[in-house]
Amino acid sequence: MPHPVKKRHTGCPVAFALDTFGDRWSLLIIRDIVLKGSKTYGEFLEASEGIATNVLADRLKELESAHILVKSRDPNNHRRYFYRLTEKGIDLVPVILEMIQWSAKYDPQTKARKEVLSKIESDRQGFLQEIRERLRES
Amino acid sequence: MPHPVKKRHTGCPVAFALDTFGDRWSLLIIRDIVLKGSKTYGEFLEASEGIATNVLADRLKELESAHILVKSRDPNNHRRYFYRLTEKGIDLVPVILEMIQWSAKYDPQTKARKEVLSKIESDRQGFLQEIRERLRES
DNA sequence: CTGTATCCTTAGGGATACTG
DNA sequence: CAGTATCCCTAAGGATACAG
Repeated sequence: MPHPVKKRHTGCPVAFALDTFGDRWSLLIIRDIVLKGSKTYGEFLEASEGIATNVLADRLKELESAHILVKSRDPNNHRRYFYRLTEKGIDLVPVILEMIQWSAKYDPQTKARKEVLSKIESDRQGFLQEIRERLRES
Repeated sequence: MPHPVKKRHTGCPVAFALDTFGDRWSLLIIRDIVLKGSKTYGEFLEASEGIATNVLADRLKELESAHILVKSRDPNNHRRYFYRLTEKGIDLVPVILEMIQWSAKYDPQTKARKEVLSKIESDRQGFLQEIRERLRES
């Protein structure tokens, strides 16, 4: 079982953020929830660039114990779980949006995908609000 | 010599951003420049949570070849170099600011440091502009 | 379907000595 | 001062088989 990332938190907010979600998988999982609407273990497995099962399980636990995710049963299917973002997790969306905007500016492949980008740029606050509501309802 | 982080870039902007500066050191170096005004190898060594010399050298190269940093000689001291952010690098400041705001909300240690935070929150655009100008001049 | 458990490899990175 | 060069070690993470 992969181990928690070593913490270097020294009182610096950037270091704290990196310690919490700055590994190479956590933000991709959160991205899956925010942008792809993923909810289940299986969906993360498909979407997250081929993450290994043990690594995924470990990150889900980490994010849960950091109170960024919460796990609950699917009311319709008892053998299935849903992972949702907490408010703390939802508050990471602005970080992700800034990353997307940066990539849009400097990555040709990203730049080519106009749909989402124009929404972010034309009405950032509205777009953010829209995402927040969708995540809270789900 | 540490190796470049493995790339998973799949056309996703979040993955692209993580591939570019999502390792455990790059953002701390950029933070040093933005928040602490660090410019030289020696300053990074002191400030960056005890980064090893070889790792620092490697990251500086990586960030340079990603066109996030530029290296130049100190005009007054020929045996010394300055690392500055390019526009591409300066454009990462909003990402860092979002991370700081997130930590301010959820990390007690960060929350305690009111000075910078109040500046960000009261006049984000102005604060950003101020940083940009300072970085360009330096 | 949602994980665990193991095995195994490798990249990341600490420590330290050395160099132009 | 600004790095290189080594050595070495461990944690991160693939692959795969198995389990509740």
